[in-house]
Amino acid sequence: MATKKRATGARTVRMGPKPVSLKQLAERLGLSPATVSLVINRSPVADSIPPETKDRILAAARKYKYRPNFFARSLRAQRSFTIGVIVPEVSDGYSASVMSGVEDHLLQEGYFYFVVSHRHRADLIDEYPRLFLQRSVDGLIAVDTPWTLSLSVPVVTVSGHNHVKGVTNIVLDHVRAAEVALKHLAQLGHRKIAFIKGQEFSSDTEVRWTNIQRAARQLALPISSALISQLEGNSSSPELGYEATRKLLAKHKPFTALFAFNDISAMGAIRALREAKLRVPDDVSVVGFDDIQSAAYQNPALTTVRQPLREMGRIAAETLLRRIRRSGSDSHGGETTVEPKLIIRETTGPAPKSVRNR
Amino acid sequence: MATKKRATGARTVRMGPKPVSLKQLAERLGLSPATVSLVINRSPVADSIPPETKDRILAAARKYKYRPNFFARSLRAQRSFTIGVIVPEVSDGYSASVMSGVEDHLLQEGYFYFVVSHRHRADLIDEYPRLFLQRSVDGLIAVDTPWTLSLSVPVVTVSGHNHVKGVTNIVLDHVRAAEVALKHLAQLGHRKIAFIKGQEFSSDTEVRWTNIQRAARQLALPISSALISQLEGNSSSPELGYEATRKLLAKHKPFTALFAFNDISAMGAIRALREAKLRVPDDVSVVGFDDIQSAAYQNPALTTVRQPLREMGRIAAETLLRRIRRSGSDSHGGETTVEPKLIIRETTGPAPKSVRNR
DNA sequence: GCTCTCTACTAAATCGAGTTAGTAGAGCAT
DNA sequence: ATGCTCTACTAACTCGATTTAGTAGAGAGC
Repeated sequence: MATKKRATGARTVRMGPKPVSLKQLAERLGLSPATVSLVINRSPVADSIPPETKDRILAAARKYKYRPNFFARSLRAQRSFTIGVIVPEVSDGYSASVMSGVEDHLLQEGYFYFVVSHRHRADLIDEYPRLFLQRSVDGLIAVDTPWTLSLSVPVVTVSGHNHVKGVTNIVLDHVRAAEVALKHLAQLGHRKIAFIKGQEFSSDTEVRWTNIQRAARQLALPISSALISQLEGNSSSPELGYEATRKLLAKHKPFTALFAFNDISAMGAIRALREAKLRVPDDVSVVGFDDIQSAAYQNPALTTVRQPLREMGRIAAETLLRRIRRSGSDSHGGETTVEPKLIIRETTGPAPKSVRNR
Repeated sequence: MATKKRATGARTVRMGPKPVSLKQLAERLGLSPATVSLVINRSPVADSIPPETKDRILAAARKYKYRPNFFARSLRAQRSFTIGVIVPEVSDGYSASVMSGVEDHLLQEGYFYFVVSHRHRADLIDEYPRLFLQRSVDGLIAVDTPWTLSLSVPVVTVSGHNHVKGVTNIVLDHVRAAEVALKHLAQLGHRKIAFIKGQEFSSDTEVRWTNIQRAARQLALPISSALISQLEGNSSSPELGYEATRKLLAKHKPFTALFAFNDISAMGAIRALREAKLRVPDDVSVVGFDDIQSAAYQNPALTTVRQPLREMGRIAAETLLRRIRRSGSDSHGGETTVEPKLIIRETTGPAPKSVRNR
């Protein structure tokens, strides 16, 4: 079956290293660079140039594959058609999903983007925006990153919660998110619910927690301080959720449900529960957050609060470009909210009658 | 507990929109731009300039926070200190891990990078390299993307297997990868092994399969064509592995082990097996590939062949920068190989005595 | 014939930095 | 006084594209 062994040097297309400049093009045409530029850019000043000359120019441009030099153009126009994206870590699912949405819109509009990940190092969170500015980005998007800087270009955050001048935040409706998750657990009869909060530095941690408390109050669910744990450490591995859950279990205070900060930590949590001989969802129900791709393929499949991450990325990109375009009168702060959705799968079930929490 | 409510407008640092140009700096100093440029760039021509003048210039540069305009500099130097990275999809774990390694090295060396994802659309695979060239990238890295173009700048692929002039491939040692996985299964007594091949377009599919066949021959393991399935479709969701496994099961030809193309598809496969009332690993052992982060947190935890993806990204970046730096005498093709590692977890076990495959 | 108005262009400046070929002036020798 | 050599700079061009203020020449009007 291995007929077409190895495609050694398949369709090798040499892409010539000879870009034609505007001046050279003009020379070949016997015209000045000015004229050629005017025609190619469809400037209104070129109205008086007869169609046959225009055609001649356009034809030559095509023939010699003329491509304006990007730096020359950007230097002149003071626009780079490039934006900067700063994320905690490219390889975590959250950032990557948002980036995917950002990319969709950006490339379609002729923009490119730089990515950097700060890995929660404060010095990098400080330095990267400066580097972006040095690279003359037209704007920037900060994903899940604490943001306090007011820059000379528009900034849009995804899940940023500070109100800073010139910064637009794209956020989840956290009120609703907490509501749907807790209501679901309450309806299943859970009263002893444990929580894993996010790391201090995660920009959603505080709002999420505030709203969980609010929702719990409204649903008359008690929150026991002994049942609160927190993710610790810089990585985004399930390990953190595992550790947090072990700490929770070590307190020997029974609970029938666990609301994790995100899906990754929920995975770690489930492992810790299993090791403690607790069945999910028979003994403990688990709710995650985000709905990353593999959530549906956990065993059991994870019940979780879906954040439309890709859409949030797309909205961030749209918002940013809109602001870049009408820059001048800009200075927009403000916030756009998107809706979460509870995805019920297999990790939640009725609260057990007798709690067998060790 | 919610004392520090919301950090409204925390440390709002205005970053002024007033970059100083070389000319302005020179003016303030009462010198010509040429002199200032010479000194700042430590040109040998500036040797004759007395230390006190140099200090004066350097001090002023610091004082006014002089930052050379990136476009002007790139225009002149014909170097952008930017490279392009093309991946199938930013949000899949494979690409993201590689990018993470790429980023490590690149930023450290003062380079930035653009990312684009082609999502397996042939037109984009064709178009993006051109766009990168228009943006004057100094080189580019193609991740898991079929590559046939020989460009005017250095290209490095990760998991590319075509031999193209001017393109360096960073690849896994697939001989060894197939060997360790199959040897492991053979030692556990498995003889009826099913396989899920990758999609046609995935650049590893062919090599991986060729080497699996080779290793099977060496270990005297039979490969039944009825036990070969293939991923189909563009997404990188576990769904594809699920479908492939269902097709396998539909043939009613018993097997005791399954070697999936990657971890994502292994997750889908496990779900399909469970639905068919087959226990993993009691009835069927499953081996994945890649060792993405969540592999260790599956239930049961996934046995898999680890690819050092992040390291491959780092090597790709290092190789690319090395080639960019000594460009001229370049034209390097060639290949760098990295070693896989079998990570034995819970999805593999001894082959069952009696096969209860439906 | 003279002015005026178009048409169809172009010269030259600009964006900001880097570089090469010089030059003004000091100091020294002859 | 003339030439020569340094020192300490600078003028002016270049990288490519864009833009503004013009201009040469044709034709119209009086």
